[in-house]
Amino acid sequence: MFTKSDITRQAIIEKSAPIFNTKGYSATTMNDILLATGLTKGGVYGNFESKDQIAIEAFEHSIGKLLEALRFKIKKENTAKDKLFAILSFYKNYSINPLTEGGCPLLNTAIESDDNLPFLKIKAQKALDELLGGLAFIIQKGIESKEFRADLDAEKEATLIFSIIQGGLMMSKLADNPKILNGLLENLKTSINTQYLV
Amino acid sequence: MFTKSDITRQAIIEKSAPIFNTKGYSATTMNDILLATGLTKGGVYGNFESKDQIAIEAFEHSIGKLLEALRFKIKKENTAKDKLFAILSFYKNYSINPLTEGGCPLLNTAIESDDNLPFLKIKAQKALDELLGGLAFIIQKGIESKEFRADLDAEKEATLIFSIIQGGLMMSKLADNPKILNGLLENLKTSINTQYLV
DNA sequence: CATTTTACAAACCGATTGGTTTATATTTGT
DNA sequence: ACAAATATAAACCAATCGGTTTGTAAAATG
Repeated sequence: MFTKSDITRQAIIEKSAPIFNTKGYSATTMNDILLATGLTKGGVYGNFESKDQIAIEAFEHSIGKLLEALRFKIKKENTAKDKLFAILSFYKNYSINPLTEGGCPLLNTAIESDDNLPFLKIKAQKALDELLGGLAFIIQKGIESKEFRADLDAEKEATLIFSIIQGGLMMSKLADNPKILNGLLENLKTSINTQYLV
Repeated sequence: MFTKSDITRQAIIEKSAPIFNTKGYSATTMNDILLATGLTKGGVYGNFESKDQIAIEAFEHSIGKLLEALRFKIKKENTAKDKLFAILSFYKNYSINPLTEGGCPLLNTAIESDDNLPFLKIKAQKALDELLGGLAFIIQKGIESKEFRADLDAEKEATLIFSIIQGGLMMSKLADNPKILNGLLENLKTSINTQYLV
């Protein structure tokens, strides 16, 4: 069963996650979280020891949602190519229609944490490892099943695909133009069709 | 001639630029700037009306340095291919050896400003336009001079190259591994050699 | 060399920061 | 239904936030 505190904790995480993802860690104040949850400080600090801890769990919540949604789409496909295409379609229009308000939590947290927030950086590092690893796994399986060319370097290709998605996301969001990212995703589809398939 | 205030202004910009680029706008406090410049509040607010204004000019300073360094490297080369290679070599090891402490000011500012800091976002948008435009210009010239294939889409290729660089930068910095970015830059060289040249 | 302008240090401001304490409800297990 | 444990509201805290004011020292100008 869920205790009352379990429910309150979860509500705090779910309400604060989009705030952290939109405003960033530094610009998000405890008052923002109080307003969003309708709680007072006692209610929040009774369930979390610090703002840092809320930020950590909010990030893990946002990344967890993203990974779950990706896995759901991937699982429905059977070929390596279709799985990759499912990932690309997941990111279509992501700059204007992200899973969590504020854009990609990995990108946002990576940039904000890399020099100053080690407790968040290690969480973002783990998320990057999982995403790149998952991508490389699909490509490797495609190679092993003879669907993809044998001379492909799965890890290199995973890194390339993900850099294009993340760089494209940044540019589309900055320029307020989803076509930048969408165009890159179309490029990637073409590349997979022409360079990955045997 | 430079008045004393010109010199003080410039010193404030140059000392605060790496702080903003490392900690971000929100996490950088006026006290950080006072410590870095050795001034007191009177000295800073006598030359700038607000923290926002310092942040704007610090960003423009960092981006200006980046654009100038890029143009210097590009100008020395004669062919479109060599100019592109010069850009790629500029970014080699950028994750551990950036021009301004804290990494790429465009990437950092884009991510922090896109949802909340419109006065910085418009500056970052302009910087992105200039960088993408410069890249597309080189490619277009390469097409017109018959150095590059006629069916290349200069703007699309510029977007692709820049997304890989920026996405790679984010990943290299996050993973504390310059090889991620450097490997992507090598990929790009190969792609240019095999797919751009006639 | 005197005067006007510029530059900056120091003290100060109200508001807000993340976090604590206390006291009272509300659940929970018996 | 009662006692123990849990949960949260409200008041409070020192420290820090960005920004202002005031007074004086240093430059620039005649």
